[in-house]
Order: sequence, then C-alpha cells, then structure tokens
Amino acid sequence: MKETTATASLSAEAYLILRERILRGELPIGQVVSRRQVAVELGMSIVPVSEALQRLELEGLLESRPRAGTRVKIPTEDEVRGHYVVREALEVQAAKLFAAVATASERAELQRLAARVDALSTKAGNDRFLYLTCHEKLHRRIAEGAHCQPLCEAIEKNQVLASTWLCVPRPKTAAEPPRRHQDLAATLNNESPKAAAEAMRKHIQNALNNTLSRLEAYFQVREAKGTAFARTPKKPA
Amino acid sequence: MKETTATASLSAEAYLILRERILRGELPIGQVVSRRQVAVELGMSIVPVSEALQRLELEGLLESRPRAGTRVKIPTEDEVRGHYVVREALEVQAAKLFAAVATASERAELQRLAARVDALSTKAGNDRFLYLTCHEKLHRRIAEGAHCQPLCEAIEKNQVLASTWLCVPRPKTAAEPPRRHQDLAATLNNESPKAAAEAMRKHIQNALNNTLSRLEAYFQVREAKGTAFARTPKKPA
DNA sequence: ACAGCAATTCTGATATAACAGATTACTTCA
DNA sequence: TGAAGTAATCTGTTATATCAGAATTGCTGT
Repeated sequence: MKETTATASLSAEAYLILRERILRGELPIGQVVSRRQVAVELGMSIVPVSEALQRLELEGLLESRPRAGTRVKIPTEDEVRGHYVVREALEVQAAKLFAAVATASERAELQRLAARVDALSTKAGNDRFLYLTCHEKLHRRIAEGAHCQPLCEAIEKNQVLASTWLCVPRPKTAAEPPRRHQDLAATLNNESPKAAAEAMRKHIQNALNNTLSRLEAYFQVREAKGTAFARTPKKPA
Repeated sequence: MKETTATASLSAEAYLILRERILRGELPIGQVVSRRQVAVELGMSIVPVSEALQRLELEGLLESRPRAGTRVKIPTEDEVRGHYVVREALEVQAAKLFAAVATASERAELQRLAARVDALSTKAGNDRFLYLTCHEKLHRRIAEGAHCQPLCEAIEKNQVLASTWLCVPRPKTAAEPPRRHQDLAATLNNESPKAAAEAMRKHIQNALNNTLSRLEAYFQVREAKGTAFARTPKKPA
C-alpha cells in the first residue's frame, strides 16, 4: 500500500495524508502533531506542512497556540451542540431539495446505500471506519441529489469535523432501530419535501445524542489539559 | 488614519488588511493581486502574505492557479445561486432560534437596527459601504440572538462572500418596499419561530434576486477572462 | 502586417536558516 | 525534599533564496 498520494503540490499532499490520519483516528483527539516531525516523515520542508496544518486548523480539525504547539482539536460540549445546529440547517435544506429534484437513479442509489449502512450498523464488531465511510457517503449522496454544489461543499466540510468525534468508541451500545437509514431514504424518496425535511431533522437530532454520549469523557479532558500544549516528554534511556 | 492593525502575527495582519480591501471594493472582482507586491507594501516577506492569501482563497474571496496568479474571485451564476441556498438554510435556522430564545434587549436592538437599515436604504446617494456594514450587522445580530456560536461563525463566513458581490453598483434601482427590514424584525420579535422562518426565507429570496441583477454583467466576464490570469501589462515609458 | 518562436519576466511553490516565545529539563540553594 | 531559577530544547513564525511553470515581450521570417 503506497502512501504517495501524488497530487499537484506538496502542500495538498500533506493536507490529504494528515486529514486521512485524523479521520481514521490514527491521530486521536488531543494528539500533538509537530510540523518538523511530519516534514521529515513526508520528506518535505516545513513550509508546505505548515500550509496543510493551517488549512486543517481553519477547518476545525486542529487547534494551535502561537509558539506552543498544535494538536487534534478537543471539542467542547457547546461546540458539538452548535455544530449539529448548523448541520441540521444544511442537511434539512438538502433533504428538501432532494425530495423535490433528485433523479430516479439517485433515489435508487440512496435506497441501496441506506440498506448497506443499516446492515453494517447491526453487524457489530465490524470495522468502524468502513461503517463511517458508508454513512458519510449516504449523506453526501443526499447532498448531491439536491443538485447544488455550494450546499454539497458546505455539508461535506461540516461532516468532516464530526468524523473526528465519531472515531471514539461509545460506552454502551443502546438499542437502535434496525432500519433507521432505510426509513429515512424511503421518506426522502417517496414523500413531500416537507416530510423529508422533518425526517432529516429527527435523524440529525438522534445523531447529536449519539455523538454526545460518545464524547462525554472528552469534555473534561479539555479542562484537564487546559490551554497548554503538553509535548511528548523525552524518553529516559 | 493608521493602517497598522497591530495583531499577533504578520500573517493575521495581512489577512485582515486584504480582506477589508476586498470587502470595501478597493480590490474589485477580477483584480489581480501579487504576493510580492503586497509584501513590499506591507513591509513583510512573502511567507505571511502567502498564508493570508491562502486563507482568503479557502474562504472563497480569491481564486488562483498554481503558477499563474491570484485574483479576486469572479463568481459564476450557479455559485451565486448555490450560495444563497446555503445562506437560506443557515439564516432560516437562525431566525427560528432567534424567535424562540432571543432576549428582550436583543429584540429591541434588532428593531432599532432594522429602522436604521431601512433609512439608509431609501436615502439614495449615500455611502454604500456604510449601508452594507449596517445591513451585515443586522444579520449578525440575528445570528447572535440564536445563541449558537458555530451558527454565528457559519453565517458570518457565508456573509463575507456575498459582500464582495454587493459592492458592484446595481444597473437600475427597482422600487423597494421602504420597511423591508423593519417588517422582518417585527416578525422575528413578535411571532412564532415558524413565521420567523418563513419571513426570513422570503427575505433571502429577495436578496438573491437583488444580487443576481447586480452581477449580471460579471457572469460573462468569467468567460472572457477564462482560466488565464491576465497580469497588468507593463507600462510603456 | 502577421504568425511562429525564443528570451524575458512575471507567478506561486518550496527549501533552508534564523528568530522569538513556550515548555521542559536541570541545576542550585534553602 | 522541595522550591526557584537557569539552561536546553521544543514550538510556530518569518526572512531570504531558489526553482519551475505561465504569461508576456520582442524578435524573426514571411
């Protein structure tokens, strides 16, 4: 498996690699990341790495203090709640448009994907990253079915942030309706834009509760680590 | 009038100065901006300037091609329409929340601002930048009244983009209802979240039409200039 | 005049080095 | 033993120089 993403610029390459690592959970919440260390690892200077880190920080995946350090962002409960308010606004809009203008093949694809997501959801112990990937694709397809590129981009950017949070394991798996996504898809496919909007609203609300229960443990971590960026202490010999 | 914004980093200073210039219309749509030129003007190296330009590009205010140039973004009609779809989603959400949770003082402030905006709107020939500033503040206050910071940030970022477009003069001033914003404010203040949402939806729809009529001339400009970045030709002596 | 082509002069992208603040490690002193 | 202060080392930030591609200029031949 080659990691050479082979893009136009080194900066973009660093961005994609780091983003993938964060989203996969290889760089967990709170992990400190060093520009120079990444630079030597990827075989480039710190300039393109810095650009990549700045971009990831603007997108909310990282946080940094001027001359102290950079780490994977530790979310606040308010931030998470607020994030889902934005997400509700965007995805409800997408659901409405999807119900109004999506093509037949887009609707069929949505139903197929929903079935797959529900299947992956019930079959526990499976690869969580695979499930997340499929689930994201489902929401992306809804956005695409709205036929509005800026809305797509806004949703995708919004989604990426939440992905960081979903990598953490959930304490206890509550019983989930086994057809959550298939029911959502059916509503978007066969009912009015208004009904689609309402279904999506409830879906997002549910996702918020899910995420909150996952992150409960991290909300205090921020207090503990404070604003200081603890570096990895030097190993004794 | 000093231009020393005096911020923490040179990069942030360059960002704020350039952003202001774009929003004020001093750097009009399609204007080519050179890293080095800005660097010497602001008395810094091209590194912080590059960071600032990258940030402005990620926010959609600039566009660039790898080794050709950077210019103030020339919008496409689809982009403008899509932008307003996103804006509708966000601001309708804000209106709903405002109607539900805004404090009494926030509602009073909103009504006051709306009156000022309407006054500036009818009194033609006035400073357009002043009007835009007030109008933006109005929408920002609505977002703040929703008491959800991520929503505020999303709206503000969305708003900034549109500001670039509103600096261009409108061909013919259609007759506008003289109490547009005061009526909107009254609905948000005194009626149900649902009514507030609907009022905001209509307001945004109106804004879209306004913007489209302003930008009509620019939609062909993009075709004309194509993807090439025409530099300022060298002056003959 | 005008098309084709080379030289020049731009552009953004990147490497390297140096700087200053924040954090850690270590020494010193009580 | 522990607190205080200093040195070492990390961090992000910035300056300078160089590189390679794109756009322009200007030459050349017709």
